[in-house]
Amino acid sequence: MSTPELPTLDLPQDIFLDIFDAAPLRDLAPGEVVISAGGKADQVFNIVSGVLRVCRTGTDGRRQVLSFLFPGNFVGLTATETYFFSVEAVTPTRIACCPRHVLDARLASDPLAVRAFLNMMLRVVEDVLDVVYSLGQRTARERLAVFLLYLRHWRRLTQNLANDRDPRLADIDIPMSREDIADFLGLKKETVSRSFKELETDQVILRSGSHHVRVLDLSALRELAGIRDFASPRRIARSP
Amino acid sequence: MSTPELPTLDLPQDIFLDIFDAAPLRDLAPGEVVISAGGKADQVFNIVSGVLRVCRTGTDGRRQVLSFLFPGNFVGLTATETYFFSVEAVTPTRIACCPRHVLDARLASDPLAVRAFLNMMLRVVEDVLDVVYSLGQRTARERLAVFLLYLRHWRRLTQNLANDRDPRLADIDIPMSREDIADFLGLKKETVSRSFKELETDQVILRSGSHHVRVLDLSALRELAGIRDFASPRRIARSP
DNA sequence: CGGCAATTTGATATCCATCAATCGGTGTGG
DNA sequence: CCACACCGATTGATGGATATCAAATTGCCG
Repeated sequence: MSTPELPTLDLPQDIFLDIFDAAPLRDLAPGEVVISAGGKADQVFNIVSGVLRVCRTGTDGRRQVLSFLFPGNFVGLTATETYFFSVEAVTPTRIACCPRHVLDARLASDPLAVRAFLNMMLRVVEDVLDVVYSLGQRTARERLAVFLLYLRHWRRLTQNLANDRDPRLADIDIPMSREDIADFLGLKKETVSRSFKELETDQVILRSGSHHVRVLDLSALRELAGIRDFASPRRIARSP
Repeated sequence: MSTPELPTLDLPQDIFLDIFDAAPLRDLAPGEVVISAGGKADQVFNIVSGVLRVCRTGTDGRRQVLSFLFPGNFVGLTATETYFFSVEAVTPTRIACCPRHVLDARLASDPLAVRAFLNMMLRVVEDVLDVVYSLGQRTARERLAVFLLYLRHWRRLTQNLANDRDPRLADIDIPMSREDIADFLGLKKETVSRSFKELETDQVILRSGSHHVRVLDLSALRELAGIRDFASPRRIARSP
């Protein structure tokens, strides 16, 4: 289930995900809602293929994309009985669905599974704290640079490319719209467009269609982002 | 230990915190470092009194305060063997110190403790996602409004004031500097100052010294923040 | 090929950052 | 006890990055 054999990237496999082994699948069209804010939290999911977005929307219409979710990701974390966020499909997506009590039972009976679950949660916290740093401190171009490395990281994971220098990693697919990216990065879509253009002008990337870029200068991208590698625990480059 | 009897605010007590019952105490002076980014994660802490800040700092000097920590809060969450953030005292602070393996042992032997720990983690995730929404979508004044409600919330918890209308809650102490607030809200200290002034001009608050405000119009503050209550799971007001 | 939505581009406005004093409290030494 | 110095906070003047408003363009899908 989920991602097969990640050589040195993700050491303790998320064993609790085996609850999805025999789970029914569901196919989602782009824009389709999986979880609705305020809804009852009685199911959890695992992404088989495709991309989801997690959103929080204020009544004045402002929307923050809290996270994008990729194949292998667990969906449905919540402490309470109701969700406080929405989850929607970005691309056509296939998910495995599992009643929440099955997860609860699994966690209640298997200490190792709990351990793995806890570990996953800690990784989630660290990822979100990265986002906090981006939104609080980085400029528009820096945020976009981080975002591109983030997509590259997920492409590497989902396609199981062991080598960071694999030439296929120069090409990055961008499944989501400019607006989705903007709402994730705390910007407006026009600003995202302009930032893309700036990166292209600076010969850091090459655009070919609005959903694909080629990275021309990876080290420049990393320099801009201030990040070495998304897989490493210390993500801020050039540490004191 | 930690916070005594919170009537209806915090239902499942964090029972795993009993590992701190007999733990040695340590007193910190303002600015003193508890955890240093990159250091070995071999201890965990619980705050007895005082306030801490959790920071991530880039080498170019940009600093993001990821969170402030208050009495009863657990300190030291990390999936990896080294910390990727720093923790420093804001005010004189007393903490209980516990070797990490004690926590590990407790979690390994007590499913209920694990449950409580997991629950705490989920609350942390929700809190951080609130911060993400603030940084990504809210204006300076809105962020400050949210921040003041956040301080009010913690004052209510730590002083164990059951009633949200308790008159004592009109007075809010602000233990941290303008720069700390700025780095938490993704602003500059001058902007924080100006935002305070604007709230005062609009008769929402009354300043008396730079570390104390009186809330004159709580509903206006909530309106600005778009938040009803920090204790509730659904925090965005006037939901769809 | 045509039409519509997404994206890009352009012109302008706004909010926040930056730079620069000034103010105000606190502690110290004369 | 008061003068001074220091540091954080406030206030002021200006600049810059991003938002907003408004086309023009691209590209996707029928």
